[in-house]
Amino acid sequence: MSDRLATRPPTLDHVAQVAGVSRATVSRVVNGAPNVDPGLQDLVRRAIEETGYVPNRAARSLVTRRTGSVALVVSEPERHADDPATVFTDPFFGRIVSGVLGVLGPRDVHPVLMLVDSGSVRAGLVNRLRQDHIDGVLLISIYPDDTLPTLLTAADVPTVLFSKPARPAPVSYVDVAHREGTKLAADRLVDRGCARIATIAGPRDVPAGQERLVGFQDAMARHGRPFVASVEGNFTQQGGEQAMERLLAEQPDVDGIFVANDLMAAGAVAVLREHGRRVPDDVAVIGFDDSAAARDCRPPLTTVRQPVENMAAEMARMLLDRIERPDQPPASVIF
Amino acid sequence: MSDRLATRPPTLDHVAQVAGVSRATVSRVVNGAPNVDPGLQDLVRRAIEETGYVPNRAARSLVTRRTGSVALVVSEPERHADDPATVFTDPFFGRIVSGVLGVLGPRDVHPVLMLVDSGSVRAGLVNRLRQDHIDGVLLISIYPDDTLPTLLTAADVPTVLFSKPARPAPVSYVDVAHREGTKLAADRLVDRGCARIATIAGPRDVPAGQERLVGFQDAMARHGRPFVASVEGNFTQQGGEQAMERLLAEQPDVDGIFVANDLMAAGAVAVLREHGRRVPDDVAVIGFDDSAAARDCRPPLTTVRQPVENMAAEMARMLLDRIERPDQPPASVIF
DNA sequence: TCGTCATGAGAGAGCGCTCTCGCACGTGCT
DNA sequence: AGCACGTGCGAGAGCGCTCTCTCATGACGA
Repeated sequence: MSDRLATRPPTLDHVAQVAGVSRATVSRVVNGAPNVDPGLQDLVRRAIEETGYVPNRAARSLVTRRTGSVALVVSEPERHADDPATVFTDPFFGRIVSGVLGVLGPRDVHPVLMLVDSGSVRAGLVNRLRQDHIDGVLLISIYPDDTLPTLLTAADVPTVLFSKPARPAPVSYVDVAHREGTKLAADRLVDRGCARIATIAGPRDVPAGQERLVGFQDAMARHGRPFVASVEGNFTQQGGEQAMERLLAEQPDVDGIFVANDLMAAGAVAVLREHGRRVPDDVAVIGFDDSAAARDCRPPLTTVRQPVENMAAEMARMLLDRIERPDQPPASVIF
Repeated sequence: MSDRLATRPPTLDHVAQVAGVSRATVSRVVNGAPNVDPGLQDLVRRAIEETGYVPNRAARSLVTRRTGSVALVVSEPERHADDPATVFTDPFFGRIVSGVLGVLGPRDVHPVLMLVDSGSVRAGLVNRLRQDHIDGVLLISIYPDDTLPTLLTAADVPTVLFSKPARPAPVSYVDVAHREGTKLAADRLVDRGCARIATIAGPRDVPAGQERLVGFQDAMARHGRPFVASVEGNFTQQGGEQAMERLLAEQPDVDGIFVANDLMAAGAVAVLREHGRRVPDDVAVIGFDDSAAARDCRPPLTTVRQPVENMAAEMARMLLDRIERPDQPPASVIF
């Protein structure tokens, strides 16, 4: 093996010459086409091994118009340039990555990481994806009113969302069974003997917020408590603090709270403490997400666990499937 | 704009025809080559706008042998198939991603995410990178005895490591100034008035472990305490627990401990509590990393902060630079 | 025996781009 | 006037692959 500088890697041609067949035949073997003489197959395979041949992806996707790779797009609301993206710090993100890679890695497809955090990037994304011949998109959108799902489906890019899109769109997604989770929370609060239960909900225009609110209310109703005080937060810690202040003003004797996500729950707990309430002794607080925020608290917050890794894995599987068969109608899997 | 199914995106040819010039000229304009008549440049640019042309990356990299994209490789020790990758859950990872994307995103290069968690993947990686025409690698290796740095440099793949490689290799890396950090920790413990100070070190074969131990010892020596008891851990929480047990057996009256990373510190704190020691009242514990583990504790662990985002950003910049000028000798930046 | 058809393999045309080469033109020198 | 030279552009050859089209071969029924 002379390894002079810039030795070109072996090509289909080399393999063909070594095997004494045509390029087409080698290609057939590589791609597992039927109707190839087993003897020749063997010959070719040996030649491939001998030359150390690896197909050139650029050349392949030039003609097939597919790269065999997908994008993991994280869509954030507009940010100022100075503060860094906060999404990635959330273990949530890591768990998604973990789940996705668990499925993709063994299949030898590696996701391209993209952060969409400004309007211009958002607008250019579709073009970029076409240009890069990205086969599909795993979209993690924490942008309530995101246009990306619509854009992507309009551009006919196979897409799977993490969590249901705010505006209904003909797109696949995975999500948790919010109602199941909220039911668990309601049961827990009631079991604990809480008498005056309230909830800090998420934004009503975000499906997750809406569904967790309604789900919780329903579950409480089934416990014979049709009316549950609720205040609306914006899924941020600060929002949780403000919501908690309002809630305390409205209902000072509250002793059990379901908060629609952990970040708000952390804020709520802080405010409760400021007001001299002990958590969980005086007021029981249950969050939702099982994110880092829950563990930051002392003592750790009770929270509804989401099987994020499994969801992410399923998301990846769904995308692969959609790429395989683009004509299938969008599907959704609920955990 | 007729948008019949599978309308081909515009090519260089189209643009050339619209502009009434040759493909070569359009290519020159796109790539900003000198020696192009300003008038023609204008014409071409207008044609590009009109057609909505976007260069096809596959075609381009087929001839240039570069993709303009880099890989973010996470190298883990061998794992069993059943337990998922734990790296991604660590906020450390998220912070790195955040820093990297901060630099790469604006330059329109998006990293490809790869997890290397088995020998076979490790062995195949170099080939994969060549096949994919990946221009460079950002390597996050938490595998003490990793062969990847050597492999990559041997294959002449531009690489930048996060943290110094265990085996010396001619490769660029970013790292923290362990000695500065450990000095901070030593100062703090002494300032607190701790009299019997010890340290739980990392593995000696990992540079970070070794340097933090030596650095801490040096700093203590400068405080007039040349001998500091130390036990060795393996950078895991469990390892921290075991190390703490040993330390308590050796030196029951310890009242100040520097632990080489936060995970071990968390374990140490737990063991201290089991033994009835109050932290930080009876025993002061200082960790290293500023990872989630530090915040999990109650009260939060004192920890030496690492500017991970900045390090990651610098790492990305270094890689871009190395890709630009491959002949430069490897450099390292210490924070 | 001849024609028909399935089967396996090769020839060759691109995919969209870059880049070298050479041509035409204008400028400055002898 | 003649020659050298630089400058701007187009022609055309690939990059490594896939895929269609064609051809050779052998099996089979009429």
